[in-house]
Amino acid sequence: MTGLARTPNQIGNLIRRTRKKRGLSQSQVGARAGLRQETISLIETGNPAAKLETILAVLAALDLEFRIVPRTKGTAADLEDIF
Amino acid sequence: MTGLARTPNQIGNLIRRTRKKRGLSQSQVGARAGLRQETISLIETGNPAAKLETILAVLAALDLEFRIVPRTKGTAADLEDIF
DNA sequence: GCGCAATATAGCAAATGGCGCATAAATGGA
DNA sequence: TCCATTTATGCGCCATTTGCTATATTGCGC
Repeated sequence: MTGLARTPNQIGNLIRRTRKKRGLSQSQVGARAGLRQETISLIETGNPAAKLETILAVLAALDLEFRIVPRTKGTAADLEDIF
Repeated sequence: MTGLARTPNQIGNLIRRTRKKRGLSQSQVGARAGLRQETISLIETGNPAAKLETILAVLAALDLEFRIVPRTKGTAADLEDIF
C-alpha cells in the first residue's frame, strides 16, 4: 500500500485504507499513536489543519512513513523509479 | 532529491536543501506557497506543530510531494540528511 | 430488526499556528 | 571589511487544533 499524498484527503484515505487492512479500529490506532479516536476520525476525513506531528504519529502507528519525492504524474513507472 | 520524512526535522532539512538546489530564497518560496518568509523559516527548522496544509503548500511550491510508503529500515542513503 | 462495536459530533479549556509588522542576527559577495 | 540580502526572532491577534467527557449516529454480524 503506497500512494501519492498531495492533499489532506489523499492522506486520510490512505491512512483509513491501511488501518482497515491492518484490522485496526480508530481507537486502537489512537492508542498506539497517543491520540484519541476522534482525532483519528478527523484525520481520515481529511482535516487540512491537522498538525504535522499528529500525522506522523498516525503513520508510525500504522508502520507507514512519508517519503518526499519530486512531483510526478503518479504513474506506476514513477513508483518503480523510486523503489 | 528524495528522502525519508519520518520527523519534522527530516522534512525541514529536505525542504531547505531542495529550496537551495532550486536557487530560491525563503521569501520566494513563501510567495509561491502563499506563506510568509517567517513561516518557511519555522518549517525548515523543524516545527513539529506546523499544519499539514502548510507543509503541503511548501512542497508544491518546490515541485515536491509526499508519498506514503511502508516503513523501511532506514538505510544510510535514507538518512543522508542527518549529516 | 436487534444489539454492540465503531465512527462521527458537540461543548469547553488549553495550547499553538500563521498573519501582520518590526527588527535582530547571520550570510555572502565584492 | 562593508553592505545588501537572507534568515531568525518577537509581540499582539484571531482562528483552529487536540484533549476531555459525553453523546449521537452509523455499520456490521446475527
